[in-house]
Amino acid sequence: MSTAHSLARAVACELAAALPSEVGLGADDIVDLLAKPPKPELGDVAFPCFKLARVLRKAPPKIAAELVPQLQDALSDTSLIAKILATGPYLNFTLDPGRAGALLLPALAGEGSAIDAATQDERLMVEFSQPNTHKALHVGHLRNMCLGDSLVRLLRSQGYPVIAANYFGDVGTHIARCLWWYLDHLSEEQRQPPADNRGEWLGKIYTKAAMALADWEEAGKTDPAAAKRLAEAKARITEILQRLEAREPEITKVWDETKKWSLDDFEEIYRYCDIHFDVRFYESQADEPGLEIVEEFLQKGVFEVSQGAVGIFNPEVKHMPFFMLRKQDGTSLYATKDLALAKLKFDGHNIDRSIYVVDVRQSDHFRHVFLTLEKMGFAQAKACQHVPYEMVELPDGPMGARKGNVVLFRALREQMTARITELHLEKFRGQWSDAEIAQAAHEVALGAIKYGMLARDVNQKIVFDMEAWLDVRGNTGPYLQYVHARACSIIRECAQQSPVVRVEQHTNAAVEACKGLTTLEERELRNALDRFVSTVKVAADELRPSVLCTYLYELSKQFNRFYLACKVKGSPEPLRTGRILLVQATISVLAEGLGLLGIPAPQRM
RNA sequence: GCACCUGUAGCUCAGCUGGAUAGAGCACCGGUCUUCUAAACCGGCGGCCGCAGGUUCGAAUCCUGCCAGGUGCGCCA
Repeated sequence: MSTAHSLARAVACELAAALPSEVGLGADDIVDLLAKPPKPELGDVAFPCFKLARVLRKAPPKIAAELVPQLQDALSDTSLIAKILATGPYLNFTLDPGRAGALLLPALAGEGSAIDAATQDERLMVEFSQPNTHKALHVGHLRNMCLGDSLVRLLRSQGYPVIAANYFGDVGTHIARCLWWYLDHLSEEQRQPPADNRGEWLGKIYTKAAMALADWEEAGKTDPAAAKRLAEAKARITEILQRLEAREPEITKVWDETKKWSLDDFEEIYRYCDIHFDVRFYESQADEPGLEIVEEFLQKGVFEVSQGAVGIFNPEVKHMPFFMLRKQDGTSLYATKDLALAKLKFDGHNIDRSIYVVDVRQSDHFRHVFLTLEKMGFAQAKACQHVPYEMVELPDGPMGARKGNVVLFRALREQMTARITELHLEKFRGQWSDAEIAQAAHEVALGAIKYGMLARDVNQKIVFDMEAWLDVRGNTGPYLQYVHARACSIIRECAQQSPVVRVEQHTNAAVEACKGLTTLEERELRNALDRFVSTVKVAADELRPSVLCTYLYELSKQFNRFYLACKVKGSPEPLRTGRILLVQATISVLAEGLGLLGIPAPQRM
C-alpha cells in the first residue's frame, strides 16, 4: 500500500508520530485499526482505543479523553485533522475539507488507474470457464465465467502477471451421447445446423439424448422393451466412444465438425461478455500425456495398483484416501487429465501459482490433485489454489436437463436486453441512433448479469429468478452504471456552461476548491472514495469480487445522496470546481471498479 | 456414517481477523421531478443474528455441543 493519495494512510502517519511513544503503534498498525464512525456527524475517521488499554493500563474511554489535548498539541498546523472528538472509547477525527480534498480528489480524478501497485514477481494462471463442447451454456456456467474473469482483472490490478486460461471438455461420454443421437436419430436433413448459434443447437441435441436415456432408464425398471432399448443405446454409445478414442477417421471428422460449432458459439459468447483468454487447453490434449504420467509414476512407486485400477493413496483426505488415476480398463479419468494439464501449465507456461475456478463440489478432487502433484515433485503444487463457488439454482431447485428447467445464457441475454430497451431506452429513440441504443442495452444487460453473478459471496448459492433479475432497480449492476452515467452527465452539462479546469494534487487551487466541501453528503462521498484502493486489495487478496461489489454499491448510494443534496452546475466558484472534482473522482473510481468486475461503464444510459 | 458449506427482517442477502444504537435490496404503506438523467432520493413497517452452553470488560462475529438445509464421498466429468 504505497498509495500517495490515501487519506486513511495520511491520518495514520500523523497519528503514529503524534501518539505517545509508549503506545508502540506504527502507521501500518494504525491504518488497520482505523474505522468508519457509525454516524458521519461524529467525524470522518475513527480510532478505537481498546488496543491501548493494555499498554497504558487505563480504561479506553479515559484514554480517548486524555489523548484529545495531547494530540491537539502534537499535530502540526498543516495537519489533515481539523477536529478531534472523544466519544466513549473512540477518538473521532474530522478532516480539514480543503487539505483532505486536495490530497485525494485530484489524484483519483486524473487519468490512469487509482491503484499504483508494484509489479509482482509471482506469475499466476487463472483457469476458468471450462465448458463442455456439445453442450449449451446456461446461467450456471455464467457464474464461473464472471468470477474467473473478475479474478483475472483484480489480480492484474495488483501487479501480478496473470495468464487467463480456459480448458475445454472436448472428450468423454457426453460427446458420445450427443453424437449417438446426432448420427442415429436425426435424418440427413435434420443434421444440418442453423446459420447461427450452432453450439446451442448441438447442445439441445445432447439434451435430447440425455433425456431419452433417463426416460428409458426409468421405464426399463418395469418395461423389458425399454430396458432392451436402453442396453442397445448404451452399447452403441460405448462403441462411439471407443471409436472416438481410437481416432477413427470417419467419426473423428464428425467430432471435429461438431466440436467447432460449439467452440465458435463459446467464442461468440465470450466476445459478447468481454471475456478473454490467453491460453486454451483441451481435454483431448491431456488424455494421452495423462496416461503416460500415470505409467511413469506407477514405475516410480508413487502410484499404486488397487483392485485393478491405478491411483495414489493420500491419507490426508481421511474420508476418501484413494485417488483413482487410471480405470481398471486402462482408460483415463478427469483426474488423469488434470495431472497432465498441471504439468503443461507448470512446464509450458512457467507459472508460480495456479488458480482453479471450479464449483465447490470439486473440493475433494482438487485436494487430491494438489497433494498428488506435490508427491510427484512439483514445487508449484503448494501454490495451487482451488476457488470453490456455490451453485446456481432455480426457484424450483437445481437445474437439470431431466427437469427441463435449464435457463440458457442466450435466453437470459435476449430477455434482459429486450426488457432494458423497452423500459429505459425507448425514450431516447429518435434522439440516439438505433446502434447507440443497442450498444447501451448490451452494456446494461451485461452489467445486470455480471453484477448479479458477482455480488453474492462465493459460498452462497445463487437462486436464479428471471423476473427478479430483469428488475434493474436497487442493488444491481445497472444502479452502479446509472450513477456513472449521471456523473458523466454532470460534467457534460458543466462543461457547456463554462470550462472545467483541471486541478492538480496538493496545489493551493485544489485546497481552495475543496474548502467548501463541508456538507455531510460531500464528506461522506469523499470518505467513500478514499476506501476504493484498499477495498480492491482485499477483494484481490481474498479472491472475492463480491467485496468490491458491496463497496461500489455503497459508493453509488453515497453519490446519489450527494447528487440530490448538492448542485454542481451553477454553484459559485471555487465550490463548483470542488464539486466537479468529487464528480470526476467518482466517475474514475466507478469506471475502474466496474472494469475490475468486467462491467462496462456507459457514459449515458 | 465421514468431510465441507449454509442458517441474520415476509423474501434475497451484507456485516464474521470480537468493539459505538445489527445494515441493504425486494415486497408493503406514505412523501419528493418548471434547474446537472426519478434506472433516483427521503420517511414508515419489519430482527430471541437457528438453539444451548462457554471464553471476554464486551459475541451476529471466537470455542464446544445440538438442530435444520445443501453438497461431496473408486472406476462420470
